[in-house]
Amino acid sequence: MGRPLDAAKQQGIIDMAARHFFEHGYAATAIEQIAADAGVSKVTIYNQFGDKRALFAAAVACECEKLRGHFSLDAMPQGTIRERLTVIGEAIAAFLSRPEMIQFDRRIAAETETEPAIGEVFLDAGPRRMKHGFAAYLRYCAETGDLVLDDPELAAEQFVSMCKGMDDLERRFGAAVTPENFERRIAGAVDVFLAAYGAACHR
Amino acid sequence: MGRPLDAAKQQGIIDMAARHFFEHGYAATAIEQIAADAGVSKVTIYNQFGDKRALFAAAVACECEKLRGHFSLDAMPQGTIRERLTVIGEAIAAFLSRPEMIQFDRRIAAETETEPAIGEVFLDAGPRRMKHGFAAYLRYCAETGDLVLDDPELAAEQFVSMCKGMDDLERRFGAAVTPENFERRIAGAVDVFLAAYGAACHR
DNA sequence: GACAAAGTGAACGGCTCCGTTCAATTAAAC
DNA sequence: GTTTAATTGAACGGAGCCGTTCACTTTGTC
Repeated sequence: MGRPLDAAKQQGIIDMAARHFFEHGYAATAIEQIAADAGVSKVTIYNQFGDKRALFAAAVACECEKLRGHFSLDAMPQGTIRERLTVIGEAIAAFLSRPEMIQFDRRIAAETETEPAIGEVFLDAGPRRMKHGFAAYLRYCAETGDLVLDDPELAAEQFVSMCKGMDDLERRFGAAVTPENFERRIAGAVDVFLAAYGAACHR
Repeated sequence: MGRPLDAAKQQGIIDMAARHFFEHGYAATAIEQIAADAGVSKVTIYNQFGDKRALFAAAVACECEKLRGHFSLDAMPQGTIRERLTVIGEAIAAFLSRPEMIQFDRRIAAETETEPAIGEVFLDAGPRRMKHGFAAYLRYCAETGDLVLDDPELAAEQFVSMCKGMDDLERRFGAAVTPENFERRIAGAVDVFLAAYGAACHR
């Protein structure tokens, strides 16, 4: 009985919290500001979440949940193994180098120090999940004879790492994006990967 | 004339500042605490650096200067190309996964957002420098006939990226170190790299 | 319509910290 | 020994923000 919690309001708070936290950092974010931008009283936030850290944790958890949706390898690209790897590599690199992702990455990393559980949640929702999914695909490619490899997890890491390259780093440290290197990097990663694991090289 | 600045004191302040900033983060570090731990008055710090941000910048610059010392490829390892790459790969991976390096990385990344110049300074002192140095070595290996490659910079990125793998990520997000995977990852990186660029594969 | 719980606005205590001021002290240069 | 400048300790103003309290209003259930 009584008045029920407003779920939409709750989600609005979390969204706005995520926005502020990931844009300005944990310490630099004032709860009053979140409240104002979410069109909500500060007291409501404290009633629902109790704590600044708890609100942050909720924002992280929510964002990680969104992450889970991405990178389902359901709709697999068609074509030669080279074409397929190229498409996948491009998708991965593009996904990881989105500005929001870079920012999210920075925040989580910084806050992991004081709250290790946060880093763990992110690892499971993001990188590990992606790695296992891609490794499974590589295993499938090995079964169909397109690839020859005995450690799909390792191979997955290698491919993803090469696709990221150092552009990843550059962006995390504020360097401007360099789209001209993008295709070259992916093509290079596919070349090297196929030289090592391509069925043609093992005939 | 008059009393000169105490250089030793100045360095002590910077060292202590670096320690605090990189351990607890910029916002969570109080200048008074730095002053106390450096055995110095807070006023002295303000006289010498003027500002909290300036002190942080000085600490970053100093740390980057230290970074410059590392990774001179003067004392090159001997042996087959496979052996040499293995040694280099291990050194790079070990260097990058030191806890201090991880922390430093996190801080710089987080602070780059509000001060892009800081990220730039780090990129030049660290990653780019290392990449160019290693690329030069790869070019040399190509000249001696140990490798066959036409883009040493790209190859350097690929090799380093594979050596880092995702352990890099894991550590940034607080996961425990996994030394058992270390050698496997390096060996895998060398295998793939040589499959693509080794002279033996291009005969 | 009565009730119960959620939401609001304003104000407050407390805390931390930045950056400044000032008078007093120290230490090097001349 | 005098001068010049760095250094110090203490204290202060001011700001920002967390988390709480309280009286009041809204909004839903019974």
